[in-house]
Amino acid sequence: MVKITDVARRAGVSPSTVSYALSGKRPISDATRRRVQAAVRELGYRAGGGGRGAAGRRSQVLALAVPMRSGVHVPVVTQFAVSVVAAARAHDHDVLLLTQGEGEEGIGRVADTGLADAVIVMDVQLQDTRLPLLRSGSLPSVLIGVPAEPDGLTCVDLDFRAAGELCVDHLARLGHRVVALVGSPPEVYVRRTAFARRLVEGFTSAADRHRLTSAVYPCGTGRDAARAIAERLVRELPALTGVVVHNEPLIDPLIEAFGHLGLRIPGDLSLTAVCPASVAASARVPVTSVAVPSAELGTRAVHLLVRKLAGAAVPQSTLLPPRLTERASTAPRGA
Amino acid sequence: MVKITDVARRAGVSPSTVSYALSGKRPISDATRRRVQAAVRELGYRAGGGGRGAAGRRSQVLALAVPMRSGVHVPVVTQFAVSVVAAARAHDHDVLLLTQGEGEEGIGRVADTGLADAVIVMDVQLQDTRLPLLRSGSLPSVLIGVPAEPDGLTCVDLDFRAAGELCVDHLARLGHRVVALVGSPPEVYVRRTAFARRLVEGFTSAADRHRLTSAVYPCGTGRDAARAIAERLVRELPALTGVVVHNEPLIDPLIEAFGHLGLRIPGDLSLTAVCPASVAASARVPVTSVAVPSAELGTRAVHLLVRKLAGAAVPQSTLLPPRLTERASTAPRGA
DNA sequence: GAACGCCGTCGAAGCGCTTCGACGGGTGAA
DNA sequence: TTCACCCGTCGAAGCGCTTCGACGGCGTTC
Repeated sequence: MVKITDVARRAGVSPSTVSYALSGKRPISDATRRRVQAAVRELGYRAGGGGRGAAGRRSQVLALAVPMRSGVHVPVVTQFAVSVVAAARAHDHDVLLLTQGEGEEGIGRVADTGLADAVIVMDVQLQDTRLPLLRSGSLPSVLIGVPAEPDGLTCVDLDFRAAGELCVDHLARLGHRVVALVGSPPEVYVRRTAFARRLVEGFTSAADRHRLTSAVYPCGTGRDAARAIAERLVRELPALTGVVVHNEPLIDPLIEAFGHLGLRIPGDLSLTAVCPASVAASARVPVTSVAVPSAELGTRAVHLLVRKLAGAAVPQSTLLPPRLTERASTAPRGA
Repeated sequence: MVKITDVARRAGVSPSTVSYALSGKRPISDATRRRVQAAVRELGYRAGGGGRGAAGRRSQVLALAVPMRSGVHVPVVTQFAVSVVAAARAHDHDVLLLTQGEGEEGIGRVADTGLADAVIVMDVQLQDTRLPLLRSGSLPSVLIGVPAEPDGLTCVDLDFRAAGELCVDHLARLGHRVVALVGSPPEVYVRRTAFARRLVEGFTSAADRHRLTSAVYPCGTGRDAARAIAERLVRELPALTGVVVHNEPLIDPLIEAFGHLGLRIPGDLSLTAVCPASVAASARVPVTSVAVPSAELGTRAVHLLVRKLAGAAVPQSTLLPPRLTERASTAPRGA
């Protein structure tokens, strides 16, 4: 490992001069700066590691807490993580990966040891056990997802409530009068995962506003679950013509299951989903959808965190407005 | 952040005594140790962070380099990453996430700055640009995947060659005489990704050994690609009765495509896959498969790395033997 | 032409931790 | 009873880096 004293010797200056030349925190003559930079290049020096941390400086590391709970869609989470890493790198930070029970213990550890400068927290529940820790302020944080009480926190998310409303608005505008929400697996609601609950709220309130008949069905994943829920929908809501799906891996099997029941999409049934655009576009019937912009959320989260670290004030909640993209799965009722 | 001097004051001893009491590197009286431990508990002290690194000690961080190239199956990679984090935590380490172009730059950065003590490298190509860096020994490493020249490296992987053979052996034993391999997307082979190439080798050599007619078809993902490849197989290999699939997201669409062509599985066609057990089991026809044990690979990789860090000698290559699980997709020819 | 001030650089201190050498007191051996 | 030794503890030094205060030399200014 090349150290700052090596560079200093090579450039014929003192270590402190090297430090200043690189950080720009004090004026350094052009000539000297150039010599320092040359030495850095020749030796392949990179600051950081040990001394930096010891000197009370930042570690330039962001922690990313991803619980990886059951029922969450892996590709969405992964995409998010990847975009966080990319954004962090663009701000000269690295990313430390925290998972599982780590969710809580990990945040504490990071806060206590100063391993990371800040943390991004994913998969937030309405009442999240990690909130007290985060609110204590010992570690700057940004949450993906908005808990019930966001005071004193920084949150960013898709506006899932508006997303739910948007889907229903779209269906209502097409003349559908009976709509159902096929949601995430039951455990997700039991955990009170924020985004899932908010989507239900939006769905329900928009349906009420439009005076539609509506119902909500949490649902597991897989072909069997899809078949079961499809049959149940047909049985319990014979007049059903509009469906909103909030369950990525279920979209395709569900379309298939409706097909087996003789229901054509969008002829008999209009389908709307809240999911990543790629999933919606590659379904067996391309699905009209509200995109979940995981990549953008990741980027935003990092930006917010970096600004917080710089001491800037940031908004408490950033809710991205949902955007609906029409595809082949929706049509006017009776068309 | 509570520091070691806080603990020392609280316990009425010197900082060095605290350090020794916690590390056990020198004998400390029972009474003192107990007082130190009490102080640690009361104050919530955790060593690490700044000073540790500065004092030339290890950072207790492992880097994980996941290129996230196109054509790799995201859930497999993610599962792997999760198991690495869990295993690392069990050894009191944290995990730093490196992605993308980071693959190369990131490893260099980690090596130069001492950000992490070691690195686990995924998605290894036969000729990987990262190898020289790793062989230089500046940073202990373990590769997931075995490059063409594994000398001087530590590698762990499923024995994909044997996996390919095992699938063919199984089909041959069932009496199939014409077999095809539906592989990963073309770009994976172009990149010379080690595991994909090895599987092809195994497939081909076993087919030759059994004197079977065989062919290899790289294939993209999605329903359209599945349909196209199915039609092509039927056209080019009319006598085909055995198929090996090495392409997770294609398995289900492929089964469906064969169905559309009037080919029943396993009646007309026997299907074998190399994929995670969960994928094989939840396909629309449960598929006889050789499991890709991502979780175990992650755990193994961490174990190896930890032993390397401890100065122990570790084997150059660890190849996990493939295990084939019979499910509903294979049957004797003409049964 | 002398005093002032500023620019560019350096030395030293200090961050939190580990580790080496030393030291004091108790114990066992002679 | 004395000496030697060892056990348990401490102080100091040092890891690589940043930062503060200081200092020397130059250009200004009256």
